[in-house]
Amino acid sequence: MRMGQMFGRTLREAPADAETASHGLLVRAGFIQQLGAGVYSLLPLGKRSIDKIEAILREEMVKIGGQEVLMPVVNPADVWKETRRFYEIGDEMSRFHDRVGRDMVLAMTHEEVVADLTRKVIHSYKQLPLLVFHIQTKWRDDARPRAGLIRVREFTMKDSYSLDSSEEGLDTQYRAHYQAYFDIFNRCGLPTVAVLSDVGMMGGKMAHEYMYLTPIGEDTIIICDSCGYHANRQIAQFRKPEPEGGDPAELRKIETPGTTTIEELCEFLKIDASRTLKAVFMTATLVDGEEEVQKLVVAMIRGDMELNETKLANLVKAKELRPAHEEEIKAAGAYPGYGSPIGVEGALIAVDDLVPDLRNLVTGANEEGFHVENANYGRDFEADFVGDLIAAGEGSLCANCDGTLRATRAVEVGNIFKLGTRYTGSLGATFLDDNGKAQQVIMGSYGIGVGRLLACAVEEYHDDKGVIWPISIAPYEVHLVALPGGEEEADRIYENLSAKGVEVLYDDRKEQAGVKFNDADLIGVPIRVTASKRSLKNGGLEMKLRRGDDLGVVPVDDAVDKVLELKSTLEQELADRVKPVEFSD
RNA sequence: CGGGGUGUGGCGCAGUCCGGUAGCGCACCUGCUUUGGGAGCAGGGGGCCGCAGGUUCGAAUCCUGCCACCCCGACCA
Repeated sequence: MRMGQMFGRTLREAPADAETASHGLLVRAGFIQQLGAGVYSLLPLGKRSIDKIEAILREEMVKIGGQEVLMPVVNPADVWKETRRFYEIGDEMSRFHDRVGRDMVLAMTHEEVVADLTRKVIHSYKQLPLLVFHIQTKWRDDARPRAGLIRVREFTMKDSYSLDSSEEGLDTQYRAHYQAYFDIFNRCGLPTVAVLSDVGMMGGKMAHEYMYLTPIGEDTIIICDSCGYHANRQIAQFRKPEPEGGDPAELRKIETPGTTTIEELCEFLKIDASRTLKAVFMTATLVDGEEEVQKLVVAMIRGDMELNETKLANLVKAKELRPAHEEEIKAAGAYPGYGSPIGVEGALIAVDDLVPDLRNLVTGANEEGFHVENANYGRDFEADFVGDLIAAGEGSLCANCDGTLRATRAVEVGNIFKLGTRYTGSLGATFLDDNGKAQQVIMGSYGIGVGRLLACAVEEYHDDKGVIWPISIAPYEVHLVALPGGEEEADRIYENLSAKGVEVLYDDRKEQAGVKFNDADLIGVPIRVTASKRSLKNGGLEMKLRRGDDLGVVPVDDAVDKVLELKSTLEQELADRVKPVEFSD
């Protein structure tokens, strides 16, 4: 590609709203342009890199038996109603009516369509197992898109769906994905860790998320450096401190004006937060048969700990959880800022499993300006649910060893999920087993966000001048710079390299050397070749890797071979990163 | 949805408080010079100042409403 003809341009300055490296650089280098909030166009450079990633995704999916399909983005709502997600999902799913008024949705994912295809196509155990995948646009009307391609509303996703007749089959396909995902990310040069993640309410059995560790990430993952344990914070296990015990003392009401937070309370009473009991008021949506009911949940945790909403939702079997409104709290007889289960009626009480072993805690009196001291579980309050409610955090004790846990930020670039029969059951996707008996097809679903992967790669590979692409996903392999006196030779090497199948971005513009070099650094193509009067005088063409290695001058006659050699070296480096990974759950 | 911020040429910004009909840098076009890390000189093109109302002789500037985009939050009780 001759740069003089290329659609797109580089910018000296990033748009003012680009706050992350990947966002700013992808815009500056001419890979993407924003159309609206969380909606981007890909320019030719961006499209080429995305195509490279998609090619890798296809190869790795086919390698584990995947067959590519393409499912529609616009779906009649019927299938979504059959699985009830039409009603369960909120504003994140966009809906509209077609001309005759039918409910339609923009697909956020494709479990429904896959299950529909399955019920139409699969009838016998002899047809299973199968793996289908597609690379398709998704629309999710995210409340808050941010950071360029890291979090967008319209995006391309590779999603694959395994179809099996047995749990063992699902397990096999799940593990195949577990490895394939590492292979995919490694081929793209992106370091990731797989962490166990929440399976949610939908009957899933196991899920892993593939995390790229970066401070700009929105997820928090918990890592133990001594035993290697890692998990999404939402489900991370940890060991709670040993309670001190002691004998229960008499419950007493104490005046504590202006202490609506644990911090203020501890300051006022000169005690440690671990001596307090914190009430967190949430409103849960519970499913009772066909009915949905809203109920106040009072979660009780030790004052120095943090509630993990996912654990609470799972414990009380809530479909949704949100912070309770003040009126809801008061209606149950509690008082915000001075809350506890004492005297509360009509609410579910959920108590962290550490609390029953704690003695003589300070907690709310449910009256403005008053707390109580010496509160004890069993005597002063009881619970509908007792279970782990605490979020692991920096400094928590590892559940598996003597280590201390570390919290770190990450971006989820992929996930794998054992769905089971959640969707095939709702849609009646069954097959006849070898006894002629109808069984529900067992599904798994597996996703990778293509644009997010690209953005994460830029986060990982850049410097203050621009991107430094891994060759596997670089828009071009060679950036050829022609400077005065080198034009003819540059034309020749451009033809020769192209003839060998090398992808060359040829800067044939009438620009100053500095402009060309800076653009080359910004765009980040891995191999740079320069032809100029000076290089020719020195015996040939200059070669340099974007990441820094200066390879000096290569004789003109050797240039093509040298480029091919460099290319294969760079490719091999990435290929060497692909190796078997032990399955970890 | 809550809070904050920003909308002025392709990009980055000034001008807004204190109303007088739009400016700077980069980019773009033409010419000459220059030619290895974002050149110099000269000339030039491009903006109904987010949109709609209102106030005023006169609005980028004041008032009202709306829209868009960005950031934070939507667990910290």
